[in-house]
Formats: sequence, structure tokens, C-alpha cells
Amino acid sequence: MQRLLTGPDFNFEAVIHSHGWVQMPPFHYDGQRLTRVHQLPDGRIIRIIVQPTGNTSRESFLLVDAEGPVFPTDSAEIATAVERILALRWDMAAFYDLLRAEGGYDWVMEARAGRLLRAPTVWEDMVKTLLTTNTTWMQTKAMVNRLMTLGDESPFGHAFPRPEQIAALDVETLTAHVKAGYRGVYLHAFAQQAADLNIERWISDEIDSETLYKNITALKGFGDYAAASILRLLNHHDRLSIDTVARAAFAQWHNNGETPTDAQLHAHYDRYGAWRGLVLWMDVLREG
DNA sequence: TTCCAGGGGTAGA
DNA sequence: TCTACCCATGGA
Repeated sequence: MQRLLTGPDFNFEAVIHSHGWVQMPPFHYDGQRLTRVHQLPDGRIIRIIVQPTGNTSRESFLLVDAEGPVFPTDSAEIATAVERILALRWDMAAFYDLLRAEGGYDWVMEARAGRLLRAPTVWEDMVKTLLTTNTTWMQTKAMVNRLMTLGDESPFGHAFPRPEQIAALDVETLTAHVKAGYRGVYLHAFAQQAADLNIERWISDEIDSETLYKNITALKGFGDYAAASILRLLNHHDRLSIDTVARAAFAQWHNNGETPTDAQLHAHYDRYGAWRGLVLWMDVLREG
């Protein structure tokens, strides 16, 4: 058990429900505790358990526990994973300053929204994003659930499969097992390239958004929507992830119910500069 | 049966 | 750069 400092502008519930990842393994949320089946670098599989201190959602500490073959020397690795998962180290001050100046987004500051739930690896976030393209959310979850069975087993369930495990399968087997449809070849090709591309380094602040965009869209199956979505999880918000959800949100809040063109979306959100993508996502998350 | 979903690749202009 | 067409899957 360890305690992690979150800072004052952190809301556990807001991060948990910042998008759909919480609905898919290896995440699980029971309403109080976020758990995640986590594979350590040496292959051991543990379950990480995170909950805010007390029963409120705005405490400044998180309680982090782990089950399974855990050693005291794992605490740093676990803390790093949790910081990554909950975007603990994101500084939201500039974002909130912008929204205060712009007006109309008081709920974002009240909810301490803006941080996004992420996997501990770029690989997992990119694979899941690929499986959101041109399909329903229900099918995305089904594909991810089937994909999970290709990862190593543990008493807590499967760990998310590693790139080499996906790459080791032949494309036909992978596609049939996941029922990934035409995405199967993209998934397999990505798995084969992931290590050489050193994608885990893409989390680094040292790589600019434009370079990351070019690297991501160079991969088959990752277009503008997917790249912007992945960049958002990498804390780069200067691109709009335009999909049916974004169009529906814009139609509801800004366009009298009419589906906007991409040009309309760009015209509206460009004023938010480096934060435009996250502002759009706040409109998606906004409730009545 | 047809449409389409948290889109993207490709050929042809 | 822009458009038309194609892509597996499965719920509505």
C-alpha cells in the first residue's frame, strides 16, 4: 500500500469517466476502486487497485495497492503506472485559465475535468484506438475482450497482450480470433513495427505534436481521427479528433442539432489553439 | 434488406 | 488536394 499525491485540481471520478477506456479490460471500476491487471517488465502479473482516500472524490491523495506476486521493490513501477494511468502529472492550469477567459465551461473547472484515463503503454492505447475506427462502441469492446485472451493469463485475468504476442500470430488467425475485420491486417502490421518504432518513447515531452502526428499516420489504419485521439492521450491537444461522437456533440451544443462539416468544427475550435482538441472533447463529455 | 458505427486506404482526376 | 469506392462485422 502506498499513497500518491494528486494535487488540488484532481478529481478521481472525472478521470475514470473521461472516456470509454474504463469500460474495457484490463481496467475495471466498481464504483469506488479502479483496478487494472498489470504485467510487470519481468512478466509477473499483478492487480493494481486505486481509490481516493476517504469516500470523497477530491482528496489530494490516492491509495494504491497491489495483489499477486508483488515485491516492495515494485512500488516505484506501480506508482509510475498509476501516475500514467490517471494523468496525475498533467498540469491543467493553463487549460482552465483559457476556459475561464473564454466562458461557458464552468462545469469543467467544477468537475476538475480534462485529465484522461490511459493505459500504461502507448501500445495499448493505440491498439484500442485502432479498434474504435469505423465500428460501434459495442463492437470495439467485444474486439478488445477477444484480443485480451491473447495476453498472458493470471488469477486476475489476462494481461493486455504485448506486441510480440500479436506479431507472432499469423494475420488470418489474429483477425478471426479478434473478429477485427479489415482492421486485422493493420493491427498485425502495427504489432510487427511497434518495437522498431520505439512507440513507448512517444510519451516523452521531448517529441513535438507534429512529429508524433506524422509518425502515427504513417501507420496503416491510423488516420486523422485515430492520430488526434492518440495525441490527446499523449497530452497533445492541438488536433481535433473528428468522429461521429464529436459531430453529434457539436450539433447538440453549437449547431442547432445539425451535423457540422469538418470545416465548421475547425472554424469553431481553432480559437482554442493548443487546447482545441481537449475543448472539443469537453463538449463530448458535457452533460445536459 | 439496408444502413452505418468513436474511419481510413486507394485509385483516379 | 479532392472524390468515389471499398473495406469486415454485427446491431438496428
